[in-house]
Amino acid sequence: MSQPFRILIADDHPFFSDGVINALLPYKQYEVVSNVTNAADVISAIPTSQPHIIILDINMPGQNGLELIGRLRNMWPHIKILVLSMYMPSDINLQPEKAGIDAYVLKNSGTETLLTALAEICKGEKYFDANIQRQNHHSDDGFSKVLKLSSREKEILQMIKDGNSTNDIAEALFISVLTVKTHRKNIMAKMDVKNVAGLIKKTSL
Amino acid sequence: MSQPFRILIADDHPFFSDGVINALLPYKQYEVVSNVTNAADVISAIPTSQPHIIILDINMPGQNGLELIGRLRNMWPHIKILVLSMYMPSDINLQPEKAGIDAYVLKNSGTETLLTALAEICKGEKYFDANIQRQNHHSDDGFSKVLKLSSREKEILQMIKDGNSTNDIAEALFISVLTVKTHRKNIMAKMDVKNVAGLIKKTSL
DNA sequence: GGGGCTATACCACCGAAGCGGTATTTTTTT
DNA sequence: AAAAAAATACCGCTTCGGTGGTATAGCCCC
Repeated sequence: MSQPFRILIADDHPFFSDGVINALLPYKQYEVVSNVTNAADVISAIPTSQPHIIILDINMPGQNGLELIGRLRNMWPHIKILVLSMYMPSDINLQPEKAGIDAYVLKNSGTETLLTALAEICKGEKYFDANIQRQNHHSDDGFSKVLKLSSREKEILQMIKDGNSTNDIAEALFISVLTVKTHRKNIMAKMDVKNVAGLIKKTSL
Repeated sequence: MSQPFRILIADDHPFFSDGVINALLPYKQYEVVSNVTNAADVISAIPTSQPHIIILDINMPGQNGLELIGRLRNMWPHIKILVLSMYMPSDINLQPEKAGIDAYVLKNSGTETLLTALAEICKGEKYFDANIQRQNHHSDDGFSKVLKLSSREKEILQMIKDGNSTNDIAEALFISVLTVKTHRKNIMAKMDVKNVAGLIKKTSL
């Protein structure tokens, strides 16, 4: 290849992205062209840095990594997205096609895993962490499910996670308690959980 | 100083600890003597590596970083503990004396912060992230509070966080539902929260 | 051997959460 | 314009969660 692959790193932990940059340094086929620390900057950095690949920390502050992925997918469908995640909650599984990402690597993986993932997506393939695949059986999935929530539902989900009761939410949003209950019910159904704790577990990718 | 400070890094994210090691490399007064990836290894690595300072990721798998701190404090009270944490939940505050740690640095801080913290604790001082101090007013604290939970309570807390209902827990532990309710009540009281969501928020340091 | 802590168990009350429906209006997509 | 999706509202019912008590048996520590 003549041109190196341009990579944008989005992670709010300097030490972590430093580690990644360092790990990629010896590999001339990759060039880290940008290094941002929050979701908003990802969007604004793309036009100038023109990355081929985005290495995205899904657990960034302001946190809705899932929404960000959706937006990236809409605006720049050709850019490859490699998701880095801290967690592998036992009941979270990925349906890559639906999530619209090209690779998913756990943060506690090492350099080799990251390089393998990068190599795969550069070939146009996809790469998902072995730990995820191992659990991909019970066709259950928290990741793509969140994508299925309407924006109103996501809003309410966030408020639930913040510890607000149905009443609090109704008051804050100027809607009926009954409406909130309905949303709550629908969210639970879509996420396939039976209580708040499960909801938090499943949506804290 | 003639002898460098010996540092043990405990973090399950290779890229992260790589970043830290790299950041410390130019500073001859620090020597990273060990690099482990889980809580159990911390204990076993201490006798051989004889660290002066432990840089500890509080969010490690098997997760009870708080318990680990307690154990370290008991067994090696002279070793300095610098805690690295991913999160700064809005209602978490530290009472350093109670928690028994020497420094608390957020993972999204940079090299300078880490160096400052290290310098302080080498002088025998303590260092707590500015973001924490800013919130240290409303003398409220999730950190040291978890330390006050009995082991049974911690066990039940974990089950609650995992999405188990009071009934589930009672069945699993072969105790009365009423007992579980009591524990639940006591946990809520000790942690000073009013629902499961708050509990999770507060105990996910 | 007394004082404190923990785990256990029980009770009553109330409000919130969760389950299963129906239904209307608005918005978006086709 | 028709179809689909989302947001809104309502109902009844059951279970669970959260509050505020009491109490006892066992343990460890000074």
